[in-house]
Amino acid sequence: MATKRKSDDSTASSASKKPAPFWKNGLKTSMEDPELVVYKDDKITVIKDKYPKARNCVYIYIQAKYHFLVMPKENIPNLKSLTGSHIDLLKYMQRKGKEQADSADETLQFRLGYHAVPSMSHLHLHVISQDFDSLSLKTKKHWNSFTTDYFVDSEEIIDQLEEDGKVSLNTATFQELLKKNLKCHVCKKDFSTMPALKTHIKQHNYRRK
DNA sequence: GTTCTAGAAC
DNA sequence: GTTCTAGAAC
Repeated sequence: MATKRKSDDSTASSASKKPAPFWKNGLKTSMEDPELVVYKDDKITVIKDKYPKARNCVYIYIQAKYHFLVMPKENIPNLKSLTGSHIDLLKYMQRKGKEQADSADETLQFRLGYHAVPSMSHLHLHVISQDFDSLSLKTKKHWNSFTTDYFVDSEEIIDQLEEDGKVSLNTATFQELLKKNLKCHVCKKDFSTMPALKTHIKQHNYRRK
């Protein structure tokens, strides 16, 4: 007997429809949150990542760690939606992202790039300091999404658009990258657990050369 | 994206 | 016994 869960009320229009996960649109909400917004103009909004994978706070004796997201005002769901017409916008996002990094700490190493297969809807450029010293960075997926080729540099996306007029990424290939063994992004040493890796990476220096 | 937690790994 | 990972979430 097909025992389907009884729907509570008449509000559900169709039982076969997917519920469309509410959290996917979290970035649109964050763009309106004054606690998170650090910059805004007619083209873009820059916010602090709500769960920064590098620290956003300044600690005494410890260099500051940062994780920002640059998002276009225009509704662009993901990298696949991009065309040649977006090149100027992406260059602008990258320039403003760099400005944000410099104003946060111009002595600290940053990378600017996109997740090949992001969880959240709405195009967002990660601007993240390379210390990765954060309580919110907990899982292998977190780690590999920022330290393997899953993290695609902003320049590379812009190059692809200029050459092909589109961004082509093989989703299945990138999903595999998230399962790779843990490896220090600086000295390439292997680690068997996240806590061991997180202790290790504190020993490296993340100042710009 | 996060939270929660069963059970694997140690 | 504790630490840690990985999969479900209606």
